[in-house]
Amino acid sequence: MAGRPRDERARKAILRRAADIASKDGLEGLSIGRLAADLGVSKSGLFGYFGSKEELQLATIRAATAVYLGEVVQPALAVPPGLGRLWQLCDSWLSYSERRVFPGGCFFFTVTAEFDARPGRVRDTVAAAGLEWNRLVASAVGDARRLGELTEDTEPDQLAFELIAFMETANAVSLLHDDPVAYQRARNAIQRCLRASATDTGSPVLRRLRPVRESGPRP
Amino acid sequence: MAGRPRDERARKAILRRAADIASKDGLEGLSIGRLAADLGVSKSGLFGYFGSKEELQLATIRAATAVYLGEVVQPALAVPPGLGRLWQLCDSWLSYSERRVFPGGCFFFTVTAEFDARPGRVRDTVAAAGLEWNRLVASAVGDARRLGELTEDTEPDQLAFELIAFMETANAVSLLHDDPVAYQRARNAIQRCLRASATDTGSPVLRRLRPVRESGPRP
DNA sequence: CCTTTTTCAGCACGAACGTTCGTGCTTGGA
DNA sequence: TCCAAGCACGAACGTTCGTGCTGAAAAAGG
Repeated sequence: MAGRPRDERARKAILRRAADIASKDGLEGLSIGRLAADLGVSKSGLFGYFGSKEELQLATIRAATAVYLGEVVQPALAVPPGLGRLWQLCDSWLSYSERRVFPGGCFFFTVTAEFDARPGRVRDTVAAAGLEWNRLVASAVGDARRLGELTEDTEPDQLAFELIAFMETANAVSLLHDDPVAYQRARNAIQRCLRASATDTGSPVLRRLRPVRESGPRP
Repeated sequence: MAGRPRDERARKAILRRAADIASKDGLEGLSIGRLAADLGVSKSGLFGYFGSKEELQLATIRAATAVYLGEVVQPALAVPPGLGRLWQLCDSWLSYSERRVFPGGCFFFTVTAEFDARPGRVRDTVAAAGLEWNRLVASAVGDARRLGELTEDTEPDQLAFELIAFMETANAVSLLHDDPVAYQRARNAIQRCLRASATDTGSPVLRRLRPVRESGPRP
């Protein structure tokens, strides 16, 4: 037997570009022809990597997940459990969105909104990823409570819901209105939210708050 | 001149159906051919109502705005200004999303996420609608503060950001996971948020809170 | 009644879509 | 050195997209 193995680096490059496009135009707006033209390869050649559009979409989600893990989750896991890690998780997420790691903002925000009412494997995959992210935040809350940094009556799922709400809305508002102030609003809200549940409001993590009083005009 | 004027009722029916479809599949997923087949009319006949796809999209946004005003804004304006109206605004929104007035959840959530990174008239229209909604919530906060029901240091734009974040995330989570508990989480969060800024925490509006302690399993 | 005006269905167009096919070219193993 | 496995390519498939054109039915004005 012989023949050359399919270039794994090219595949990664394709998927990275695919995730960039999908973060702006969605996974349906991502077309094989335009992606191929964008990368200077033939449509059928690119198609051969995946075998179907749905498989390309699923592979793109996996690639975006890897980026997400590196940009958001790893920096947080580098911090010891507790309020510090919880804050780092939120801050990494906001930074990941703000730095436009994907040009269309958070890849998963775009794709989730696109598929949340369309049954299929893509939706299932996106939903599973969202659930895992939710669990990660909730477990970070649970850790902080177990360590005595959050009050006993703090409900992890409820607090996770609220924190995630601030992050995703910052992403959405900043994209729609080109308004970077949205991220500061989210940081304010998160700090306030954590302080309200903290046992020690003088915790160093909760000191960085610098509430912005209508500093910037709308562009 | 003669001939019958273009049927305005038919036009409304077209746009109502268009908004339903767009709330699930987006304004790009809304195709003229499928919409026409769905309504039992010809593609070109339907096309004549609008003249271009972009015009259909814009008209659909206007039609959805009218629905939104009737379902969310009017019920709130029927309540006198203050904390009561502010709460009603949030509750009407959550009800509008929860009842699936549009089958894909909030029309504007879907369309905003779809177009927030695509320049054009559609994006501009959606952004303007979002800004107006934001202003409405912020001005309701401002009213409540002026009436002495919220503390002096309450920042309307900041509080509006947080309230909207809870609502939109409830919409997103409930759609993605078929999880009605998300709406209760949002109501909890909103109540807590308002109470934290209220001057009288015994206000009747803030009494309806029944925090749900992990009542329902994930479906 | 007839005429005028407008609506709407049918058809066709070019472009783009995802997908398939056949053909060289590259390459690893015999 | 030669073979054969298999990838990349261009071309074409059938379908659907948005958009024009045309002709017939229908309503309004005389």
